[in-house]
Amino acid sequence: MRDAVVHSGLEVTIPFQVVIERPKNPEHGDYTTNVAMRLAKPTGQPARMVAEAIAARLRDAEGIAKVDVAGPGFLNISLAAASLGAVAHDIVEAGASFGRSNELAGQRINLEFVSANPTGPVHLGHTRWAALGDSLRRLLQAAGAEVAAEHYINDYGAQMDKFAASLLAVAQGREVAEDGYHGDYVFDVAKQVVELQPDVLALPEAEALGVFRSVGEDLMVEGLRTSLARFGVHFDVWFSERTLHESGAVEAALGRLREQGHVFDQDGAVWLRTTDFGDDRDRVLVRSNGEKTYFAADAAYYLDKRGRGFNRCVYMLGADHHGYVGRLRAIVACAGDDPDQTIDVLIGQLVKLVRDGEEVRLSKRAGTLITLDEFVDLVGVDAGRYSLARWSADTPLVLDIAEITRASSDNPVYYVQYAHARTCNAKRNAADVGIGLDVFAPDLLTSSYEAALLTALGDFPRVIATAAELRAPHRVARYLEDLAGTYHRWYDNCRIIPSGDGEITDVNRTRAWVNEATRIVLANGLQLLGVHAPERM
RNA sequence: GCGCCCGUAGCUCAACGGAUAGAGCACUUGACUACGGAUCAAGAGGUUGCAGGUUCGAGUCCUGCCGGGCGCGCCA
Repeated sequence: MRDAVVHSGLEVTIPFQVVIERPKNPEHGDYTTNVAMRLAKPTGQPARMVAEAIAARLRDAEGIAKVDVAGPGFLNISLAAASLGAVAHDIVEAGASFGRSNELAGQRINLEFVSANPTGPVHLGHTRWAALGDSLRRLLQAAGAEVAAEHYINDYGAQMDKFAASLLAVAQGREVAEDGYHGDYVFDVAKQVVELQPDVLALPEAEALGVFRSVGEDLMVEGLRTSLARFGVHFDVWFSERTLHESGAVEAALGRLREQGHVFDQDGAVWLRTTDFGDDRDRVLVRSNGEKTYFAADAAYYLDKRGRGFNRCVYMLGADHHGYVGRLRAIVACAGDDPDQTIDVLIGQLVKLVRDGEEVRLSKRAGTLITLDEFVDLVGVDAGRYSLARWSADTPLVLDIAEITRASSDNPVYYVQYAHARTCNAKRNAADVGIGLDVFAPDLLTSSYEAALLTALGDFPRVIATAAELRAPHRVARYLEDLAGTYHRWYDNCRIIPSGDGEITDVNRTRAWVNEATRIVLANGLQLLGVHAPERM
């Protein structure tokens, strides 16, 4: 393209932004570019004239079948069938690695998500992040980044004390305090603690509380891990807040921030002047009673991540924590980093669950909640992950229980999975009549249905790279739905196996490659979403 | 009051500043002598909340309104 511009006879300086993209409308060719319109002003010529000049050069390029100038000056480029079809061969050769790139090579990304408190089960709000976060982990890796998925455990401070007190109360057959934890799981955990440490109830209250806190936490974290693993979500690191306090990391972080000159004392407390960096008020690091805040631990946690060599930290937070963004950015700035360079804070809008037209309130404290386990019981892992991952995180989501529990063809996940099963079936049938991957003649792929399918298949690496860059896993799901539709239409119009007793030709053999390439892309795409790609349904 | 997010078809939602704003569901009508119809084809459905601005071009960017969600602790 650059070459075409240089040799087009136009006098223009070269540094400019050229956008080449796939047009939405297939009549606009395989690729389209706005370069002529961008150059109209610098060259002082009408966009269409610029376009014509560039088009004249492009038409001579190898593999290009047609170049049209359209509308206000779009250049629409169509590839020759053979060069379009070559992608099928490339995909089959690349197999499971097709779609991977080194777009994000060199980035060491810490991806923190879910981070459910060890005082209750994983609920639906976390579940959205579990599905999106795990997919994002896979996407970032596919785009060439080095990624650690991390789950932070808030196991220090008042909430954990309340949880231990609730366990103790239940174990002693007393009423749980008003502000304690009341879900059924509290009884289960208390019972398990007593089974593991039968003499716990004979201990003095303070010691008993300590046992309930530590054994209870272990059981809760194990529960979180189990629930998430069942959902196909795995973390590389489970990071304990308590260890930051015990190791002196929090103290060290306070010292570092004080050195940087952003710490001050007031009213007996220690503060961080986060307002210097856009926060709407300063924040307390150490309370006047000497206790360090959650915020102080988070500063230490950030420094710990940086110390472990991550050059990018991604936080996935619920909308109810968005007030935390300013603080987080201030921590980063106070530590001497540029927040725009080292952190990404993704805010996910909350999931609202509707049953019989009425909202189901999620309340962890009250114990009336839809948990991840219940969600999986209702809809299964595949439909659950897919239905949470196919929507952009910043859209408030309303899920109708009846709709997701109706695990039928209504759900797009089945549409995509069926397309995959169909490729497998077509492959088996083709093999049965002796059509294998022996002949590849891409110049025979002349149908508009094949062109559409091949174009879509060739888009896959770019879809992954874009989704990773924008931290938007839902783009993969939407792409797969489009691809499945394109495949179904191709399948209906371009037979792999000749009908009746028609002769098998190289067209049929080459279509087997196209079918196989589609199977690979669907499988690779579903893998990125953590959704199973069934061979039969 | 201040801050962040959202407002797109009847419903749930897409759309790196690009061409005629797209899918699914629901609705209407076709294709079952079928490489598994869990599919395909066609139809209907829109002032992208409102008003300005920037741009060759705005659902997208800027400003101001209106409506909804969430947040504004020495809690986590």
